[in-house]
Amino acid sequence: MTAPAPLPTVCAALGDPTRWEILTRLGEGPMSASALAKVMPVSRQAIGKHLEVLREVGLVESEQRGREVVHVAVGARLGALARELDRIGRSWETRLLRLKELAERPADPETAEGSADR
Amino acid sequence: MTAPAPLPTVCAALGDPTRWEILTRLGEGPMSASALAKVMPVSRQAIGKHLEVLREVGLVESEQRGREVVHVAVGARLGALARELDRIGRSWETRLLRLKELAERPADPETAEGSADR
DNA sequence: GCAATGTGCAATTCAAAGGTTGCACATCGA
DNA sequence: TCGATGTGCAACCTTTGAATTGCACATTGC
Repeated sequence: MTAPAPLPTVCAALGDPTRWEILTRLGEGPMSASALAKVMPVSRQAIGKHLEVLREVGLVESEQRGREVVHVAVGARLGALARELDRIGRSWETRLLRLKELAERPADPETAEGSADR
Repeated sequence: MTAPAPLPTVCAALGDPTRWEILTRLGEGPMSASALAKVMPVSRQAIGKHLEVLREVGLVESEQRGREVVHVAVGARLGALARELDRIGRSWETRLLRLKELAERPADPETAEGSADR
């Protein structure tokens, strides 16, 4: 790993339908760029660029095998992303809940933030 | 919900840094587009467009409040996305593992792909 | 040795996305 | 009532990104 790859960047990598198709195929087993190009409606070069994007965010790992280079989808990377998103989502809900409680009992001084006058 | 909003689309919505900043702010509490524009380095109109994108994939919900419209980040939507990604990531790893096992014992006919007996 | 196959790199095309400005219109508040 | 504030819509500009074509170079296998 070179850099942790910021959240928006990883999501951007997952934001393209063609890349999802590539990932889906690689999820079933290792493949070369040429092999992917044969079963997909885009050129081998285009696929190569997508693979680079995916590799930069850690969603794909590549390995030279003789004449060709085989790529594979990294499930662990996707799992890590999922955990991050889940954590953030929970924090949003928690704060929202707190705000609602605050709004429903505006007359109770004990539940005020810091409970100090202000 | 109007449509389930396909995975790549939701990820694409999360693929922009500006939208992440919007989401982060909205995660702390409801805000109007104008309020967001005052604390961010982009115009109110630009923020409006981002909010529409986020609303279309269910990451933001909006509510008319008198003269203004307040928006809020939907944690549940992010959680749902996280679960989808996690499930997919696991399936990748599972298949990879199966392939590796297959590769490590190529001489055993009992574990061959077609072998039906458990 | 030589054709076939697999890659990498560069130049180019084209559409979409992010951002801005300008304007009209509704609403809140003093 | 009138000014300040908040929205929505539309036109426009600029950059980014997805995809293509073309070419040179390495490797495999007959």
